[in-house]
Amino acid sequence: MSTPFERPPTAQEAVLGALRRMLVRGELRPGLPVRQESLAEQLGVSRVPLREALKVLEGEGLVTYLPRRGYVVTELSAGDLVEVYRLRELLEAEAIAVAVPLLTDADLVALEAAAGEVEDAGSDIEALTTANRRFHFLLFDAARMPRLSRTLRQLWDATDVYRVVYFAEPERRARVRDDHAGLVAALRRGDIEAAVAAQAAHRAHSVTTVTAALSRSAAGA
Amino acid sequence: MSTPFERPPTAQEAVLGALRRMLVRGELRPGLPVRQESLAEQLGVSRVPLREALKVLEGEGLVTYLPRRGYVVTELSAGDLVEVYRLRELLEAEAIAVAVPLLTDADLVALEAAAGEVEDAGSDIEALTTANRRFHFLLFDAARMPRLSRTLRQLWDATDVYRVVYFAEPERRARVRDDHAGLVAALRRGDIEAAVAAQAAHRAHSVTTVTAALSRSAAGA
DNA sequence: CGCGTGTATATTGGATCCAATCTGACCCGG
DNA sequence: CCGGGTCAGATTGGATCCAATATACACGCG
Repeated sequence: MSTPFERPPTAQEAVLGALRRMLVRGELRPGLPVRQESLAEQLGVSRVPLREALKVLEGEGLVTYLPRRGYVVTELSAGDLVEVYRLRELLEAEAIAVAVPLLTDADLVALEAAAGEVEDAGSDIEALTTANRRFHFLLFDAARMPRLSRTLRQLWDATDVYRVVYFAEPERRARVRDDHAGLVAALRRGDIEAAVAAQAAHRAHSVTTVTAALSRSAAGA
Repeated sequence: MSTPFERPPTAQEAVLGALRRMLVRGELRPGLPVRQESLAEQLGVSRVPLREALKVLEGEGLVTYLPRRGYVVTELSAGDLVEVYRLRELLEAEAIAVAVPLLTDADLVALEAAAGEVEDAGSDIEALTTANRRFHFLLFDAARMPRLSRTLRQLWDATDVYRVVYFAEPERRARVRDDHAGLVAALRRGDIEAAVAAQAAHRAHSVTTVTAALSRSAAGA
């Protein structure tokens, strides 16, 4: 109803989305080389659009390119994860600080609607992550700093793999909702400090749980 | 003598470098569409490696991609410039704060050598910008935060176009050398605050002069 | 028995070719 | 005179094909 047709018009974009999903689902496992021929066949396209999509992922650090040797799925260590979250901390604080004074009533309504979508998503992880993302970037984009939004998007993309782990637990989903409600309340009051703090707490919680999950799975290996 | 052969082994990388130079030199002017056929012919390659290089530039925001319509050279406004510098401010401060305690003697020697290269570059703008970049990233990389380095690299790439303007004036080149010397001194003392401040002053000076140059040229149009 | 070498195979990089779509001009009707 | 529609050229997107390089394995030599 909202967007009747939003299908990727080009194969490279479709492939890009497919690759992201495969990364999140672990179908493309870190450390393994990307075999272009078989992967392209599996996706029903030729290698050309696949390679263009891989170049985008390379820019985000999700895959590593070695000339004449191809692409390898990047292995993200716990350290990398911590690093990304630290960068997010710095940049999201900036985005929120700039955005809050600029927020219109329409923005706030949209944010509440987005928060509602997160609630409605229930336990559908796919819907949950996209709704969550929409909520946060509605806020970040309100800062009207396109380059900042772009950079944050790259950082979020780089850790999408882990975000799924996070949402798997029902208790965390509940917490996310509370956090969102608190954040919106702070935004309504125009309270920058509280908003930044809310986002920080939200993020900190996710980094600790995800890191824990990661080290647990690493211990198993 | 240092690197006997560092030529890009693949055409896409060569093209990427060529495109960056063309952007810096203004041969690819903002707002204009990128005609793949003629540009590829001009570079002596086919459109395939060209398109891969363009995807990289798209990730950095230097070109904008419109499906089925191709790539357009992004127009950077003064606002965009300010935004990039603000992001650099946040991220470079972090990089320096983390790097300073980790600096080894070897790092410091390398930094001084790099600073020397900047001096030796004289008025060769090309050599100057690359040496300047090497100097700063030697420091940033010392923080051992690869994702942060990557992000900073993207931000620097995005404004390379303007950096050239900056270095055109001899007085500014002199100032750069002084700034570098001051920065190295602070690093030697392990004085994080002073180092961050030095970098900030360095950057602030460049953003003001470049913005001025930009508005002057905009006034002419 | 270990190691370097040579060759066969797998895989990537790039060029060319074709299909799909966009742009712009021209024409026609209102 | 203006707006919509149609058709030709231009341009992009993607598939296929070929060349160049890397990898793996077998072989022969020390």
